[in-house]
Amino acid sequence: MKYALYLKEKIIETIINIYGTKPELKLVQVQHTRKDFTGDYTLVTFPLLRYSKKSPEQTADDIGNYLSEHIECVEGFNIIKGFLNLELSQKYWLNKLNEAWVNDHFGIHLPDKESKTVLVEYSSPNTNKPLHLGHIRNNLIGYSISKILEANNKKVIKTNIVNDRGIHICKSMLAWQKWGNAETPESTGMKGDFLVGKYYVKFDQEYKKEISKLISEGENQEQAEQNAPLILQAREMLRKWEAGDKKVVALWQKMNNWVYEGFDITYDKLGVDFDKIYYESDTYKLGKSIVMDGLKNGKLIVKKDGSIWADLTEKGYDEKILLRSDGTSVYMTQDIGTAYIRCKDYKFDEHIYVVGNEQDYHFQVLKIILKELGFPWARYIRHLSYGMVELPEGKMKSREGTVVDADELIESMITTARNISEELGKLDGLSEEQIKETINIIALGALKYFLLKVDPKKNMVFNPKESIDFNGNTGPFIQYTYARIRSVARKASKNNIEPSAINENKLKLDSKEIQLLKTIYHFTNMVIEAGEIHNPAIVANYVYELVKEYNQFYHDFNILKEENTDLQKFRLKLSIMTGRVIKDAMALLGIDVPEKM
RNA sequence: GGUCGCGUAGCUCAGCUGGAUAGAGCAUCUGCCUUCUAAGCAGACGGUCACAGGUUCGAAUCCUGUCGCGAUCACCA
Repeated sequence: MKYALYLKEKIIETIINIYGTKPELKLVQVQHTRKDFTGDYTLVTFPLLRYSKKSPEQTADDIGNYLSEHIECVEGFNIIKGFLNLELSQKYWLNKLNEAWVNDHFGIHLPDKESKTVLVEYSSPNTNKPLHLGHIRNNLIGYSISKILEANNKKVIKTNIVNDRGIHICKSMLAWQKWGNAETPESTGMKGDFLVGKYYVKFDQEYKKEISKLISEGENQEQAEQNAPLILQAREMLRKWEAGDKKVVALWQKMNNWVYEGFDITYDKLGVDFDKIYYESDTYKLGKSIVMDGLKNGKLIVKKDGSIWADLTEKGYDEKILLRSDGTSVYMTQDIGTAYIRCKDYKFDEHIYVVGNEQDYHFQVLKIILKELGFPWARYIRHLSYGMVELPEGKMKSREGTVVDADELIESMITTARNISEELGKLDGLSEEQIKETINIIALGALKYFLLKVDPKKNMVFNPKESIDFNGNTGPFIQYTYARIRSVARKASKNNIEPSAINENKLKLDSKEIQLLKTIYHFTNMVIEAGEIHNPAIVANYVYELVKEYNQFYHDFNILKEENTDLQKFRLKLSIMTGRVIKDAMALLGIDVPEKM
């Protein structure tokens, strides 16, 4: 653990002084004292016995005595089974609070000119259907990790590669042409992405009918799939598109624009945005030319049928196709082109791809191919791989209609938030506009927190009912705590109670107050850790911990009725500081907090 | 079959660069609203950390094997 660096240094000094040897850094293990023991930080003495040549208890006693004599903030210590629990002074923790109080960016380092540039790719939608629950997890992780990296003094560029071309796009175009009756978002009132998605589904249905028909006429499954008239027409459309056929391109543009309008609405509701959007239709040609260069330089191989491959068998991987025999490009090809142009555009120090774990292999191979092609920056590419979102009933399957659409989910969250809030009387006395704003914050907070509190790399189960349960480890619980803190602060301000000019010498703090101070202080370390391992769940679990501690504190003390004015002001100050940290931490998750609820 | 990932309370998840008695929430049960917001607080119940070995002062955490689940191994993206 990297907490209490100062203490660690002092302990090393101590060991040098009393045992005459400089200990190995990793053997000096300082960690938080567990809550059921007294003390603030704990030194594990077992690894140090090699220096002291004494029993664990005796070693702990030596070090404890030395520290409490020589270090001002160490007020006392206790020893349990070789664990040295150090007790820091109340003054130490009060100083930490005061430092944080005057620091407008406590725990957060905003980017400066020398900071490293990090590209965060997320969302990466296909333009043939609306966004679903899986995309929501992607978008939230991508946005949150961007905020966390910014808080760690990185210059972050949020990017989005839009997969706007390919056979799947042609399928919905073809179906719309055949059966669409000139429907538009305007004429139907449908969101553009839903309209296009409708025809993608239509294509699949009709295609399947054709396949069954061919099979009944004696073809086998594979032949039928290859020879169905619809798929042949779709391929022909793709060929025309690549050849620049004006009619096909115009249709493609029209339908893609419908989709973009739809996506913009969804992104807006989710509160995510991008600094730079890339389109596959712009980058795939670059990918092709890089592949051709690689072939010239002998880095790639060409097979009899004219297809081009990277041979990775010596590295323990397979061969990977990069250009089809008909010269058209594949997914990997455009990813090569996209990565290349991004490096040109931004000279990144790190490039994070937020993409599902079903593509783990793809990204391993992408890195290796880029390296083989002679791009040294390939090593800065990192795949932030996240697990699938499943439903309590099992996996989402588009064929079985169990896919949860992003927009529909958000709407149902908002409706439920309103119902529950009304039932609890939380909306009384608010205008319709205020109600809308509040339930929007609550609904989105519930959804976002639920999806972000789970370690990204793990598959997770999204239970719609549970996510809207406003009890326990949920977004609304945290938001509610924040709103209460704000309410206390408002009342205090009305009564002219200001959290200033506290005579701290007269204070006698409760252990719960110290505990809260400690947790607030560790905000900084938590932000760093979350940034290092690219994990928003660290932030979520931290806020929950903080909120639980605050709630206990809140129920134990009546801040505004406290007779000792120094204590009253201190508790108010502690509350307001807790609120600031909650708000900042929630902002790292992309979640708003309400002033009232 | 090869590769990668996962397996912790009835359910959903923390904890994992080895440290003390395994942590929450939900669900079930019991208390607490004349006190700053009860969307709350306090408590009870609930565990062979998948299984078996190994490494050592110490293993849920590291290593090996077994079992179970998932992903991937396309001229799809």
